[in-house]
Amino acid sequence: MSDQGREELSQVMRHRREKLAALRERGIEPFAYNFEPTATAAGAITAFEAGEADGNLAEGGYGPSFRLGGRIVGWRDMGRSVFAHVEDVSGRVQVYFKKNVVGEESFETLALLDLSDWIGVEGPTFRTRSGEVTVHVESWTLLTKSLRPLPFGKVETDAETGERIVHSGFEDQEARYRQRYADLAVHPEVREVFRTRSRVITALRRFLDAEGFLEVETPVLQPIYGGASARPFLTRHNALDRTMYLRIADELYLKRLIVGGLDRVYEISKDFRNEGLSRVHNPEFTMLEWYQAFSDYEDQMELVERLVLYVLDEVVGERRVRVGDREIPVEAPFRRLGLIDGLSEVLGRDVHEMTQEELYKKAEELGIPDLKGAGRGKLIDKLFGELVEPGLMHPTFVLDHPKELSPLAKPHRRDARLTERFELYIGGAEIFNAFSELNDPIDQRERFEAQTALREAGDDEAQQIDDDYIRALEYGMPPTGGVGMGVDRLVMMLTGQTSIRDVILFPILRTEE
RNA sequence: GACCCGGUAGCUCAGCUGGCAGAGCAACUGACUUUUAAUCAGUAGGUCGCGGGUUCGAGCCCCGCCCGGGUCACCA
Repeated sequence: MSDQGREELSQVMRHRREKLAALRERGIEPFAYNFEPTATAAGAITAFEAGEADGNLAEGGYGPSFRLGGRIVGWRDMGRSVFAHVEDVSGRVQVYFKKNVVGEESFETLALLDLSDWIGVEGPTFRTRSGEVTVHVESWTLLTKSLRPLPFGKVETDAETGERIVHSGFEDQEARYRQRYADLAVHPEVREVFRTRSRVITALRRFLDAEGFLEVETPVLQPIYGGASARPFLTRHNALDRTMYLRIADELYLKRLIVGGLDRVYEISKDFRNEGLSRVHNPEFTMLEWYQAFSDYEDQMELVERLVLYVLDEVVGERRVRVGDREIPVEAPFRRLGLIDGLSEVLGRDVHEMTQEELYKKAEELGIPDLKGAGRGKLIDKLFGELVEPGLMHPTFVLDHPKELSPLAKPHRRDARLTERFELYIGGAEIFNAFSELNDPIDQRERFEAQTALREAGDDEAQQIDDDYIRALEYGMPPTGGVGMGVDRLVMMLTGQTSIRDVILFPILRTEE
């Protein structure tokens, strides 16, 4: 956005600069230093209504006086009076300026105000003829002059239903993401999504803290990345003259802490995966991981159930989530479905008894792309993703994944081909992933070596050998259950958003120009 | 990365078979002391995403590029 020279400014912005100059000529500072409100917009309305209900209004129907600060979001000039709406963090309230109340000079100066300016007003509350609680302004002060108009739509409240009707507005998705400040400023419902996001994170912390977990911080810049199968972002440390990676997961560091005797730890972290963007993928995303000594994945399923219900109770107030226009009830215990069992049922054959060639053929028949080089585990995973996953709307634990897909998970105690692992799907999306953590250092080294073989075969998402992590396991990690959770995806579910970009304040976009 | 759709005034959009660049809201001037999508009268506002090409003439047709959205792929 170029901003050099008045010639390039739009007409609208030129007018605002002219008003800015006119304000200064009148000795008014257009960018005030501070302001002390005595109430919020919603608080003033509530206080008036309480006084009204108690029969406590002064003569003329006036309630208590307040000083309010907010942004001008509506303006109706009636000649010798003006009605405006001022919006603060709590909502909007109507304010009423009358020439013979605020005084002639002050009233004339109102002409230099615009939509999106920040002002402070002071005066008693009253109810207008048409019934709206309003601040009868006795004095006002400019807090900040806005030089660029916000893209307000016209907003009408349906008198009967109370529904908010938007007549036109700020709809351009690109502009809304790039200028999230403007998106937030004109869309109260967007502000609400991010308030909910904050409440979700607070609830997650409160739950885990109460369970005796310790919140920790582990490195974002890592010399070896691990804990997940994904391509990393690379960066460079100049003084050490070496490549560093932005973390793709916290897993291996958190389990080192379990070795060290911090027996319940969690971290809420930004992780980075160098992958494509989609409705459910942002390269920079928020993950919650926790690890609990002496527990296995069965224990973790129980903990996850309690956590999900806790967050729903605390944040949403009802045990259901919205996906698109579907309402999905969430009640414990969640369904448990063996990955192999689920797939065998759909295929009408025991998957264990199918050869790799048969699995490959089946996948090909279904038109599943990009199969070349896929091993048995990957084929099973793809088939499951195609045939079973889309139907998992109600909360479902998918259990016991093939060993080669889970290099950090413990072998299943009853079936060596599988691991003790679960993924929790809600609304067709994977939100949790957990295992009984592999703590046999010899097995772990072999699994890493198998990953190295995959890497050499061209799989650039295969995991790296982390010798220091093996060393930690050699000291002894107690039996441990661990869980990873996609915070953004959980927030999507709880706010009914269909794109991850709508729950991330500043999602990744290509750079402008 | 592939395909589909889109980019026109500050915002939301229209623009026919290629023939003077349009509307609503916002802005500006004026009227109006209980309005609330205020109303009424008038005015101004454009790099039609960018660069080439075809044509007497391009917002519109052709080629290339940029940006976004969607779908797919990749991706626990």
